[in-house]
Amino acid sequence: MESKNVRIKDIARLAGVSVGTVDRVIHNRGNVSPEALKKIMAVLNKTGYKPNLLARTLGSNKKFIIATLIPEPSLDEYWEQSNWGINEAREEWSHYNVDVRPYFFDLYDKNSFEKSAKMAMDDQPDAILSSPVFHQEALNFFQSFQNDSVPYVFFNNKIPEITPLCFIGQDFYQSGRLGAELLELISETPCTFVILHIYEDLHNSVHLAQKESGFMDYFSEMENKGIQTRSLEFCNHDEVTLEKDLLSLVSDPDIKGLFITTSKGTYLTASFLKKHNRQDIKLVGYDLLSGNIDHLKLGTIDFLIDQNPKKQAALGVNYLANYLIFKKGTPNEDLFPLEIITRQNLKTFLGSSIQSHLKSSAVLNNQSA
Amino acid sequence: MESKNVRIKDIARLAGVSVGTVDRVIHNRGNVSPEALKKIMAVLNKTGYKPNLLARTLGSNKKFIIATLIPEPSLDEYWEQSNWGINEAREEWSHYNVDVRPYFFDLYDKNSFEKSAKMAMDDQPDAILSSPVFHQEALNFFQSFQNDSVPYVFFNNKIPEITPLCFIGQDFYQSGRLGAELLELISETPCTFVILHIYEDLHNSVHLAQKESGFMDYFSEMENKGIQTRSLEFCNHDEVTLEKDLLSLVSDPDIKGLFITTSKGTYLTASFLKKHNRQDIKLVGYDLLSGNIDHLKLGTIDFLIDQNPKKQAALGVNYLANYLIFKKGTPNEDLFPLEIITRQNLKTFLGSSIQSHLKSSAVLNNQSA
DNA sequence: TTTAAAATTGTTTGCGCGCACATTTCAATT
DNA sequence: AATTGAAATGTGCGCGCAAACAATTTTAAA
Repeated sequence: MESKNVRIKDIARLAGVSVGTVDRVIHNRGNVSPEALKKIMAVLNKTGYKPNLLARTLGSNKKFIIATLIPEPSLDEYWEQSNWGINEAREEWSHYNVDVRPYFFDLYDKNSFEKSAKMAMDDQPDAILSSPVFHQEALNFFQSFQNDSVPYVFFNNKIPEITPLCFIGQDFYQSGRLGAELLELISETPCTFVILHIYEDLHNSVHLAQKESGFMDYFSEMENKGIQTRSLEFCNHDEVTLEKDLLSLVSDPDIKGLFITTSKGTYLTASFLKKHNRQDIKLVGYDLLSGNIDHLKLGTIDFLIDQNPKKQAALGVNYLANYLIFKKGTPNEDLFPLEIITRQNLKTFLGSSIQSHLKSSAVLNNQSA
Repeated sequence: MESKNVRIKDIARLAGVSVGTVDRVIHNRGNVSPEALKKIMAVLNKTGYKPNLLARTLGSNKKFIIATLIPEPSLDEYWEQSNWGINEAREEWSHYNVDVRPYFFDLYDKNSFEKSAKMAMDDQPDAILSSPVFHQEALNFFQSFQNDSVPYVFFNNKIPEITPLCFIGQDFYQSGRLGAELLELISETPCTFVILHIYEDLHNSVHLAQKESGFMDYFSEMENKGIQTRSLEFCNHDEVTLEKDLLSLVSDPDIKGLFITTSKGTYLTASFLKKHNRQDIKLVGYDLLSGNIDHLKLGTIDFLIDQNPKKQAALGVNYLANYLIFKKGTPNEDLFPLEIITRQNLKTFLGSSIQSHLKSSAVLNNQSA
C-alpha cells in the first residue's frame, strides 16, 4: 500500500556512497566532493527524504538548555499563569534532551532584570524565552548577544527595535478594536466610553498604545452614533489615589462603559464599581485572574478578553525546543485568537485551562491543527 | 544540577535484577516472582521512572491503523473542516507507526454509513475515530465490536447509550446558555427570542436538544425581564418552504433575536434576513463556514459560536495515536472552550485556524498546556 | 619519486527500548 | 537420583540516526 519510509541507509545505497557521506551532506558538514554532493542531493530530492525525528533525537545526546526569563510569578497572578505554562512545557521536555531553566526578576525592579538576565546567560543557554517588560533593559540585553546567535522568542510583550525568532501574543490593535466592539454592543448610545490604562509603573507600554489605537479607530471609523471616547492613564497609583481618580471619572454621567487594558487594572476597577454600586457602568477587561473571574460571575465585569498567558509561555518553550532539536522553523509571530469570556462560557474556559488543548505533542509536531 | 534520566538499565541495577525482568514488570507480562516484583516496583516508584517515548517508538516496529469514519467532506463545508483536521493529524503521524485511514459516508444515506463502517472494519483497524451522526446505525455498529476491544473516540456527536474511550466536542447545554446570553446582551427587552433547529433530516438531534435545554433554562432562571422564548424545528425543508416558514416567523414583531443551532441553518437564515432586509433581528449561530463568515462581516450575523470541527478531529486522531503507541490515557470527554466570534475578532480566528495552536507535538505530549 | 598533510570517504558505536530468544532455577514426577 | 518442563530470569539484536573514529584517496611539498 505504501512504501516504507526511506532511510539514510537507502539514500546511501541509491547514491552509491556510505551513510557517513550522506550524513555530512544532510548536516552541511562539508568535506564532501562536488560529485558525491550532486549525486546525494539528487537522490535526496527524488526520494523526498524525511529524517526520522525519533531516531534523530534518540541518537544525538546533545543537551539543550533553554533559559526562560519572566517576572517573578509569586507576586503576580498573571505571571503565575505564564509560569505554569513554562513548567508544563518543561516537564514535557524533561525526559529528552531539553533542559528548561527558569529565571525570574522583580517586575518592579529593572536592576533585578539585568541581574537575572546575566545569571541566565552564565548558563550558556542554547535559546531564551522571555517577556521583555522593561523596554530599554531588554533592548540592551538582547542586542548584546545577537551576534552570538542565541535564538530568542518573546511572548506577551514586543520590543519594536528587535526581531526575535518569534513573537507570541495578541494582535493588540485588534484586541483594542474588540474591546471597543464589545462595549458598543452592550451599551446604549449616546454615551462616553473610556479606555483606561492602569499599571504599576515603569514598564513599557507599546502594547497598551496599540490597544488604544484599535479602540479609538473603531469608533472613529463608524458613522457617528454619538459615542465619545476618552483615554486615561492611571500609573503608579496607590489604592487610595486610584479610588479618588476613579470616583471623579465616573461622576461624569455620560460615561457608560470602561475598557481596562491591563489584567490587574480590570479587577481593581471592578472592585471599585462594585463598592460604589456602579454596576450600571459596563466593564470590559483582560484575563482570567481570580479577581476578574469573581467579578465576571457577579456581573461587575461584562466581558474579559483572554490573553492566555499560560499557553503563550508553553508554546514559546515548545517552539524553541523544536527549533533546537528538530531545526523546525517558527513563524515570525504567532498571534492567538482573541478569546471572549462571558459568564456563560467562563466555566468551559476554566475547565480547559487545567487540561488544555495544546494536546498534540510538543516534540514531534509543531505544525498546527 | 539534575540527575541523568533513569533508564531501565538503572532500574535493573538498583533492583539487582536484569533488564528483562524490569521490562516484564513494566509491561505486566507476568512470569515474575513476587520478590522481584516487589523490589522492582519499589525502585520504580522511588526513581519515578518515565520511559523514553522516543526510544520506545523507535524500537517497536508495530504498525497501527486508525480508521476514521465521518460524512463525506466534499458535500459539506462543516465536515470538510473536520477532514482537514484528520488529514493534518494523519500527516503528522505518517512518518511513524501510525496509519490513519479515512472512510466517508453520505450524510443523507444511512446505508452508506453501514457500508463504509464495514469497509473500515475490514481493514482491521486498531482504533476508530468517528462522528456518529446516525444514532441507531452507529449504535448497532459500535456495539457489535465492543467486545473486540477496538477502542473508539467520538467527536462532534454523542450516542448516550455508548461510552467511547473519549468524547470530543462541546458542552452543548452550556453552548445553548451562551447563545441565550449573547442574544440577551445585544437585544432590547421585552421581546421574543426563538431557538431554531434547521437541519436536513434524519440525523440524531441529542445535541440540539441539549442546546435547547441550555437556552431555555437560561431565560427561565432569570427574573422575568419580559423575555419570551419559542422553539421551532425546520426539518427536511427545501429552500422555498424554509423561506415561507421563516417569513411567517419573522412577521411577529416581538421577535428580536434568533438562535440557530446548526451551522448550515445559520447562513441560510442569515441569507433570508439579508434578502428581506430584516437585519434588525439579531442572529446568533454556529461555526466558521464561509457563508457565516460573510454574514458576520456584513452584520447579518451578530455572533458565531465556534465548534472547531478541525481541531476536534485532529485531537481525536492524536488521542488515539497516543493511546495506541504510548498507552496514554484519554479523558472521558474533552469539552472545548466555547469560543465566541464577532466581527472584530474574526480575523484572529481565521488566521490561526490555518496555522493553529495545537502546536505541541502529537506524538510525545498528550498532556495539556 | 617520496612523504606528509589534507581532503574525502567508510565503519562503528551507542542512544533507550521492545522483543525474540537463550539460559537458569526449581519443584514435580518418574 | 534422574528427568522433565514450566516458571523465572538474563542476553542480544535492531529500530534510524549522529557522531566519533578509521581508512582511503588526493594533493602538495620536499
